[in-house]
Amino acid sequence: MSYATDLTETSASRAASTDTAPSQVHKPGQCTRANEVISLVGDKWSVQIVMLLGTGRHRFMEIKRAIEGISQKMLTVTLRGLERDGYVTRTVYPTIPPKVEYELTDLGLDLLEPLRALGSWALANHDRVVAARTAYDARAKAK
Amino acid sequence: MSYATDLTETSASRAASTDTAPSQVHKPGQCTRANEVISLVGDKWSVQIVMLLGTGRHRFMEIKRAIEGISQKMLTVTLRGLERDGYVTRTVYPTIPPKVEYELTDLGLDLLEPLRALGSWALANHDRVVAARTAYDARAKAK
DNA sequence: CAGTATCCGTTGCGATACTG
DNA sequence: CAGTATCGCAACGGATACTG
Repeated sequence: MSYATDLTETSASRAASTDTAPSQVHKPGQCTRANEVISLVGDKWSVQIVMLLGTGRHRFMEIKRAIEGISQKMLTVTLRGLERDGYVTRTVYPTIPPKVEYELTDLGLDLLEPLRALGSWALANHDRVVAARTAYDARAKAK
Repeated sequence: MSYATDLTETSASRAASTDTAPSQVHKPGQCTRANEVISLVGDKWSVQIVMLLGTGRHRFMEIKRAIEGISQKMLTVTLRGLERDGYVTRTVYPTIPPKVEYELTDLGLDLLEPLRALGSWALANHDRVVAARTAYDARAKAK
């Protein structure tokens, strides 16, 4: 499938249209490509870690302590994934005990912007979602 | 944990800071709240469906055909979730055969904006990610 | 400290069959 | 057409133990 995600497509241009006709531009394959990147957001921990690293360079254990609830295993796995995708760099200091620092790359810093936009939106609209959920569940319960 | 996602925090304000000190504002609980909403993005299909509905009202089978690879079950489940969270409305026309239409609510339309930003970013930076992955795998293979 | 390795329950999700 | 119900596998991800 493909939904219009062209850089030219503004949300304002659509906001007004209430017609039923799906007269948008559709280019197959765009979604697939977009999802390859977005799926990272789908990850339970990736977003949180990128956001945290947005505050600067951090050590492994620092991150673990900061991200409440993450297991050592998942932190390692997630960081590897982020490194592989080019979002973070991993710097090892061969000391005893070892010291490893993680930091966002330029790509990671770039990603931070749309991520922050989403985070802000989430925070701002959290209550509306919760309210919707409560209302829905109440209707469902009343059957 | 909590990373600074304050509406006041701009990406520019951080972009310049290269210091190691994590001297950001941290308010516990914000992440939890934000994640409650962002986890929707983590879903494999939700984003695609919201984006598609951004092009207008659609019937069940229309969506199924548009979202390549989705099963009937997952479409139903995902749409229910989106409805519960207040992103889409479900309108049933009690005809034979039945006709059900899905459409974004105001909340859903609002969400579209940060989602489109992310989608645009993903499309624009897809190649950088793929390049990073290839390079990483090459280094790993060379061991 | 920063991992790696193993076990193992839970969940996600597709395939299939059936219904109003 | 638009679902619901059931099965079954594969993955996700937590707990624990071990290592340089």
